[in-house]
Parts: sequence; structure tokens; C-alpha cells
Amino acid sequence: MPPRIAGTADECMVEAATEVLGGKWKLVILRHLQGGTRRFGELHRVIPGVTPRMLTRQLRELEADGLIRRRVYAEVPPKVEYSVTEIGASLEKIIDGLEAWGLWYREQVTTAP
Amino acid sequence: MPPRIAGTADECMVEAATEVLGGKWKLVILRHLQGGTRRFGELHRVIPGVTPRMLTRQLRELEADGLIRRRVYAEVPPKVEYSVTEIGASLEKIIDGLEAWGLWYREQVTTAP
DNA sequence: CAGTATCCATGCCGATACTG
DNA sequence: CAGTATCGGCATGGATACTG
Repeated sequence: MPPRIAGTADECMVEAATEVLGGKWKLVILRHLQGGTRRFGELHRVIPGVTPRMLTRQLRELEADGLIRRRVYAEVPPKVEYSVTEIGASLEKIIDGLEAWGLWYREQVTTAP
Repeated sequence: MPPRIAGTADECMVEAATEVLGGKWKLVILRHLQGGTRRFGELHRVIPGVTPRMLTRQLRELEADGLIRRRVYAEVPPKVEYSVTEIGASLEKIIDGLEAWGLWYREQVTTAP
């Protein structure tokens, strides 16, 4: 599957990053997958507010962009596991940084006058 | 001016970050302002593809969220300068990381089969 | 369990033209 | 120079119901 991003001719590489990470739930999904392999239902349960439809869409895009891997087990009941690829794993530090910043930012704007 | 984000009751702080940084041009703007104070026209010239309307909107939101400062000089012709606040400056490392990752990612997806 | 299908709303964002 | 005004498209994402 070819990655969705292939021909953006910008010089600013933050755009490449935001294009891949731009979905509403993508960073949250990635964050949970950093903790290890998760099943569809686990993700659905642990991410409050996401609908199956959106979860599926975002997972498929992350897969198309090479950030996560999808493994289907031919069982009944069905079982599908998601995990980060090497590329997805390479985002761990950045996501950690974003989360830490988000926490700090919340403190700033809530405590400061 | 109160920050737009004040009552998101999530436990996942990446959401706080994405809400503040979620605009299409915000990270690019921030990236350029990390280099120092810039005027509206400078930003407009250095960010390809952005319309005055969008640039204004994103700048105002960044200002409302406390990431940048807007200084108006009572001169003619008009002169407005934008610069990062301390909060905005605190994102420098993260934005650098995103840019580096974007560059690396592009290499991965273009060179790998 | 792990999704699809369908419909629908919002709002994000672009293009263009105009102004203090 | 640094914006506003107005119009409008279309992607993003939500709600609900259904299925292999």
C-alpha cells in the first residue's frame, strides 16, 4: 500500500508531519499503541468519544501511512490486533513531548490570571 | 483575552496540544516566529499558499491561546509585529522534533520500496 | 468482535474583492 | 501595510443502524 503522502513540494517539513498526524484521533491512537499491541475493541473502549466508524478510518489511514500494522486472525469470533511499526514507534518521544507540553500548558492557562 | 481551551475534560493531554496546534498553518507560523519577531507581511511572504484571511485567523487564535504576542505600532503605514510568548517558545523543541521527523519520514517513504 | 452503510451537520479553508 | 467582507465548496467528522 503506497503511503498517502508522496508529492508535497513544500520546504517546511512540519507540514509533512501534520498531514500524517492530522486526524482528530491519530495521536491518541498512536499514544495508546505505544504501550503495546491493542485490539480494536480495546482501543474503542480506552478512547472515549470515538465512534467505530472514525476509529476504523483513522486506523486505516495510519496503516496506509506506514505508522501502524494491522494483523487479522482467522478466528471466530474475529480478532484484529494493531501495533506500531518502526516508523510509528519513532514518534514516541515526540508524542511524549506533546503530552507533557499539553499538561504543562493546561497548568499555565488555568492557574495564571 | 481568555484562552479558548479551558474545559476539556479528557485525560489524554495530547488532545489539549492538538486543539491548540490544530490549525493548518499554526505550526508553520510558530516555526517561523521561533526565528524571531516577524511582521504580517513577512509571514505572508514566507509562508507559501496562505491567504491573508487564513493568516489573520490563525494568528488571532494563536494569540487567544497565549502562544504568540501581537504588537501594533501606531504608525503610517501600519506596522504589526508578531512574536512568540514564553508559552509559544516552549514549543520550540517539539516543533524541531516534528520537523526532523517529517524529514526523516519523507526519506523512509520515498526511498523504501 | 470488528467492523460497514447511510445520512447529515459543521466548519475549515480557499478565492476574490475591497479598505483604513 | 495589514488586514476585512462575502461567498461558497468540500472534507472532516458525528449519529444511527446494520452485518459477516
